[in-house]
Amino acid sequence: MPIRLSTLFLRTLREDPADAEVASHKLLVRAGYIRRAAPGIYTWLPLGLAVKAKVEQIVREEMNRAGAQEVFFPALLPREPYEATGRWTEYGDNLFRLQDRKKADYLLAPTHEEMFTLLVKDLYSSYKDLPLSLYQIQNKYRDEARPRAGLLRGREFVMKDAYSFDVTDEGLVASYHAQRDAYERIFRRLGVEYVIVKADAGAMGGSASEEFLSPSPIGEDTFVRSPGGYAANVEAVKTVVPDAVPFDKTPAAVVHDSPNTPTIATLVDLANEKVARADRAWTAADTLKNVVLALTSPEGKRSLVVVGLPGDREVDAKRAEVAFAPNDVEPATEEDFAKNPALVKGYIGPVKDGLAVLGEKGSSGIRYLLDPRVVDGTAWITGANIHEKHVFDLVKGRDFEADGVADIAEVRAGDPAPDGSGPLELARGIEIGHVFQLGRKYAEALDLKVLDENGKLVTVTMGSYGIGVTRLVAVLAEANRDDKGLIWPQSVSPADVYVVAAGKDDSVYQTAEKLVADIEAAGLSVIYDDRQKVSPGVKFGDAELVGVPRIVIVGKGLEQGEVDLWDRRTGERRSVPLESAVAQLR
RNA sequence: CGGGAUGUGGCGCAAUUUGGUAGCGCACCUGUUUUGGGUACAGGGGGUUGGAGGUUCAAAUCCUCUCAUCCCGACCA
Repeated sequence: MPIRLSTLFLRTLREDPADAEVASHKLLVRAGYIRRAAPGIYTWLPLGLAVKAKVEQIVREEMNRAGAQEVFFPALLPREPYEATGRWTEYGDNLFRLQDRKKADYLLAPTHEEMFTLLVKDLYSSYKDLPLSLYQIQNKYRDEARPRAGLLRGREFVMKDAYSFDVTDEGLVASYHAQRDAYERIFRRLGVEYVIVKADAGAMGGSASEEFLSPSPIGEDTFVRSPGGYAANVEAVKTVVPDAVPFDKTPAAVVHDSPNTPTIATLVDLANEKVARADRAWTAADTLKNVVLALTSPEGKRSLVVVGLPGDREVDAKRAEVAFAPNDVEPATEEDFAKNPALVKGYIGPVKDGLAVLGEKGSSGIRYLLDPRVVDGTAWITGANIHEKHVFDLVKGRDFEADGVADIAEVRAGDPAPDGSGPLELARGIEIGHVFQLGRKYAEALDLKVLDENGKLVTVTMGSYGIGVTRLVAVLAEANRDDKGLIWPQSVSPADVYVVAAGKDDSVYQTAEKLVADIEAAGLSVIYDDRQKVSPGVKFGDAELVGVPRIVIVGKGLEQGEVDLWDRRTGERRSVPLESAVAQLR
C-alpha cells in the first residue's frame, strides 16, 4: 500500500525551527521526519522511521554477511557488570544512573561490552565455540554535557554495536578485518563519503583502532590527511623525528638578562633586540618552551612533569591525554609552583648554571620530557631557571638531556605525514563508525575464559565495532540536500517513488491511483500525494522538502497521455507516455 | 563547568527601551474561490507571556530568585 499524504501523520513546516542550527537538523524537522522530545532526544515520525529502518536494514544485511549474529540486549541494565569493569565510575556524569524501588542501582546502557562478554561467558566454554561475532542494533544512552545538531550528538541514539570473540590474536585480527570490510560495504551502499583514520583507543583500552569519519565542515572531530593517502586522528599522529644535527660550530651557551619576558612573544622580541644575529631573526621556533603539567594517576596520586617543546607550538590537550593515559592531565597550578621552588615560572629551563635542574637526575628530580623535534644538536633559547634570565644556544645532547619523549605538541597543517606521504592538511569529520581491537581487558575483568585444545583455560580476546545509525541519518541528510529540502540517496529514501497528483479533475486522481498501483506491482514503494484540496505549488514544495529522489507528476500532461518524471537531484523533468512510466522507473 | 543569547497560542516572530491588560504571519476549523510553483476573500477556535516572589491603582514590560533551551568553549569510544 502506498503512503498517502492525505492520511500520513505529517505536518511540514515552512520555517526553520529556531532551536536548530545545522541544515540536516532544520530539514529533518521541517520535512516531518523527527520531533524534539527533550534535549538530545528525538521522536521518530513515520517518514523518519522509514529512513532509519532502511539504514538499519543495510547494516543488518552486511553484518549478517560478515558472519555476525544478531541479538538484542536490554537498555536498562544492573550496576554490577559495570562495577566489575570499573566503568560505573569511569563513565562519570555521562552515565544515566537510576534506582529501582528497592534502591538497587541501574543504568541506561551507553554501550554493551560488559553484557556481551557476560553473555558469551554464560553460554560458551570451549575454544571450539570460537570465533564468534555478535551484534545488536539498539538504543544507547549518554548524558552528554552538550547535545547538539539534532541527531548528530544526542543523549539517546541508535547504535549498531558488534563484538568479536577469539582465542588467538590472529583470530582477532581476522575478525577485526571482517568487520572493517563490512563497514566499507555499508558506507558504500549508503552512499556516504568516508575516510578511515588511525585512532587512539582512549578509554576503551586495547590497541589497534580505526575511526570512520565522514568529512564535513560541521564535524566535531579534527583529522589530518596527506596527498599520499595517510589519514589519522590528531591524537594518533606521530611526529616525524628530524635527524640529529652537528653542533661543533654552535657557540657555548650564554645566559642573558631578559627582564619582563614571561611569554614566548616577549622573549623573541627581546632576543631580536639585544642578541641579534647576522643571518636571520629569532622566531618562536628558536625557543624551547617548558610546560609544566600535573598528572593524576587513577589512584589519585598527583605528580608533575615538565615537557619541553618548540615555542611556536602549543600543547594539544587531547594528545597529552593520550600520551599520559591513564593519568589525568592538567596544567600545573599556582599551588604546584609554590611546592616546587626549583621551577621559576616563566623562566623554566633544563639547566641552571650549567647543572641539570630538570630530569630525574636533575636537582629538582622532576621528570623532563622533550618534543620529538628536539633532537641532539639542536640549539635553543630557553629559561635559565633564574627570574628574568634566559640562556641562548643551549644544545640538546651537549648542554642538557631529558628522561624521554612526549609527542604532545599540536599538529599543524603542513607538518609532514609520518609515512612520508606528503604534507598534512587538517579537516573536520563526523565519526560514523569505529572499530577496535579491544584485546583481553573486558574478558579479564569479567573472567571470560575457554578451554583450549590442551584443556587449559585461556582468556578470550575481543573486538568491538560500532556504527552510529541515527547519526548516519543526520550525516546522509547533511550531505544530500539543497535549498529546497532533502534529496535522499535511493538506498535510504523513505520510498522509491513519490507520485504527485496535480489537478482538480477526478480523472487525474483515478489515473494516479492506477499508476501508483502499477508502480507497486513492479516492486517499488510509493509515497502518493493524493490531497485533492491542496494547490500544486504546495504539493511540489512538499515533494522537494521530503526529498524522495524520483518524483512522478500526474496532471495536465494527461491530455497528451503523458506524465512527468522529475529527478529531484538534478531538477530535470521530462514527459513520458503514461504507459511507459513504470518501465522507466524500474 | 566557563562565556554568550533567548524564553510570548502548534511553528516563526512583534509588543519590553518609555508599565495601561497581548498582536502579526504560517498552521488549524467553516464557507466561497483557485488548481503545473506555497491562490484569493470572509468568518472562526486556540495564549493565566517558562516558574516563584516583589514593586505598582495597573506588569509580557520594572526588581529579586529560579527553571529551561540554543550557541561557543571545556568535556565526550
